[in-house]
Amino acid sequence: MPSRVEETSVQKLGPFEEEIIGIFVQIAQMLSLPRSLGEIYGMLFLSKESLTLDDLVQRLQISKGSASQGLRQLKTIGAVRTHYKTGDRREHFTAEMELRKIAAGFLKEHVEPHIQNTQLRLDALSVELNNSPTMPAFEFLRDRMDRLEGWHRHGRDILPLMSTFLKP
Amino acid sequence: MPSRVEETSVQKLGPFEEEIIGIFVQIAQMLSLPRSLGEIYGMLFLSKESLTLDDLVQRLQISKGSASQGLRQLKTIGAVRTHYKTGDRREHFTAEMELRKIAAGFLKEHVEPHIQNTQLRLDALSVELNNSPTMPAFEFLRDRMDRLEGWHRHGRDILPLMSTFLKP
DNA sequence: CACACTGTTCACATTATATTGAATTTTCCC
DNA sequence: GGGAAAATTCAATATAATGTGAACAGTGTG
Repeated sequence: MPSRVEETSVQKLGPFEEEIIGIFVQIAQMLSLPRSLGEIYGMLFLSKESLTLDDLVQRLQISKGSASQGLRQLKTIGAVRTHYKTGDRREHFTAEMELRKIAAGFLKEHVEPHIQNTQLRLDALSVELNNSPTMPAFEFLRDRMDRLEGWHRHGRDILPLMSTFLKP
Repeated sequence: MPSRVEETSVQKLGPFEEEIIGIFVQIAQMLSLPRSLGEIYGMLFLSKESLTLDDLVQRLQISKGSASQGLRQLKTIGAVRTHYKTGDRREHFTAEMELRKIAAGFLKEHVEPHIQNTQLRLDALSVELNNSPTMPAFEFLRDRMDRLEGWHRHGRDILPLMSTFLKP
């Protein structure tokens, strides 16, 4: 019988695949994300079938650790989906193809936490400042705080709108 | 003539100043910019009067190199303005207070170049791909390229809108 | 034109971030 | 439960970004 190993055949990347993945790496850099995220997402984006962690390790020549951590981040962003195949213990991954979802996940994971943290700091500071109405530059500081709070509020409010501007 | 040195009195930062600058440092981190940019902008934001490079070096305890490079970046983003005072050879800096301008400058400097680069790569790839209509996975790759080009076009088009959403 | 003052540059040091791979944990198949 | 496959963790390492400061260049002043 003909040996059937097509599944594990080490698929080398063609020049087009290489280049498209390169574009995703660049997008990752634009977002200040590790290049491995771009590579992994790009590889999945280019794969008709779902891939396992080990597929990614082999094709991208990255370590298991990188693949594992990269996939986790992509999962929490919502940029990859996981699937289970009967009779296969391994997790299978595919690229999320709705840009809007990815954008929303990115904002939620990488922007929202900063916004919230800033909120806390601003609130605490504002209280403290109002408790020191006699300090030298009170008026001036109060003005700057107000301005900063305005910026923050405004940024916070338009944040959720961001991803809705992307077409369905 | 009386020697006039009051200007160089080493103003220490109060706790409020410290904390507000800390908030700007955090914002810088959110945008993946060097912390020194946050510090410098924050210091200027907190200063009623314009400051010189040397003022910033002294108050923030950073090197002249950092201050010089940081100010340059902030200038190209449009986050600081420069002023000249008669009888003073030094450049004086103040913080730009229009958030919209800063946002527009940031996008222009830190996002647009990536977008343009991606554009070039996509265009070149698309041509190459169309010259190889007989390659194995042509249909599939063509589909993915189309999708990617769609994303890119869309992202590129909403980019300029971003900063307009900030209030005047 | 010599000097002092201002700001820039850039090789190097420092710090932060990402990646690796071996050890560990989890899972589930027998 | 024993054991092997799959995935995760994390200390060590490699890589990249940021900061430093001494040397340099430019500019106005006496």
